Amino acid sequence: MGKVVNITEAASIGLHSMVLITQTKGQINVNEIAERTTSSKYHIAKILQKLVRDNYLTSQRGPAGGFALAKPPETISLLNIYESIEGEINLSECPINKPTCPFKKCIFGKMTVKMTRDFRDYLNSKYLSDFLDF
Amino acid sequence: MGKVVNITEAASIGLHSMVLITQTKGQINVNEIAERTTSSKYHIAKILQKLVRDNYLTSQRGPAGGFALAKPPETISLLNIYESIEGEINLSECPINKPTCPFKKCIFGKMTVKMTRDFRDYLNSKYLSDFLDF
DNA sequence: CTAATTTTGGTAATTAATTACTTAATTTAT
DNA sequence: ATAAATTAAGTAATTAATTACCAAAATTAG
Repeated sequence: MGKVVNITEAASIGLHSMVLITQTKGQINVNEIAERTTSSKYHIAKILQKLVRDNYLTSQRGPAGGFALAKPPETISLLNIYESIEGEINLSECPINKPTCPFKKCIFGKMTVKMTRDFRDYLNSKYLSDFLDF
Repeated sequence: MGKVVNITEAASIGLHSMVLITQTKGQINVNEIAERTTSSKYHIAKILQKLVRDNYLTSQRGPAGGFALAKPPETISLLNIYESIEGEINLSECPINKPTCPFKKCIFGKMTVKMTRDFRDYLNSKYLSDFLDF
């Protein structure tokens, strides 16, 4: 089945987990996130580590430990989360990036650039505070 | 680097090769396509086989053999080519497709569906005849 | 008819993403 | 203090996509 929009499992886990954490009073741990998102707890743990390093999350070990937002949900955009996991979204022209292209113009016209910009704009317009009751 | 729009190497090879074939008088072979697109000739051969099976290309073996369009370029859309390689583009809601989602609504709103539809519409609006001089 | 060229189709190797496992470090509760 | 729960970090296993290779079939040219 042709799948055009590529949101990796990693990015999906990051975004969904962050919304769950936002909605949770106190700490929530990897096992509960894994259960609620039907994802690998190992993978979740790896990704949340990144978000901790980038200071979007705090983590606490030990019983009743887990993760919580490191700052107010009004200050963390979906784009912050996405780019923390995937790196900066590339808004450049070519969706393929070969050393050479046989054509003068891109066969995709401006479409792929537009799609990427639309996606980036959407992520940039949404903050975790928009998902408090969701 | 965050890459949102996922055009596989296979789809890219199919589309670029078909445009090259369109611009070529007579037959063009895998080696020349490989050279001009800087792609693996093995991969190209595999993908063109599919397009032959789906009747968008004719192939001829032997010296001076190669590939040519099986029908007029006005009758083959980029969408035809794309879907021949990747399967039908899925316009359904969820970009992730997990057995369950913890949320009532999609955190991506309508954005991923819109992007997919935009892409599909673009491919559907372009025919190989639009790329005769390109 | 023979040699060279080219696609076909099957299979193997490589690479990147995901998932799994294991040990260590930290924290809490008893 | 000790045991239990939990994250951290490193590494291994699995899977899917891509790339590579090879033998067979077909075609052309001489």
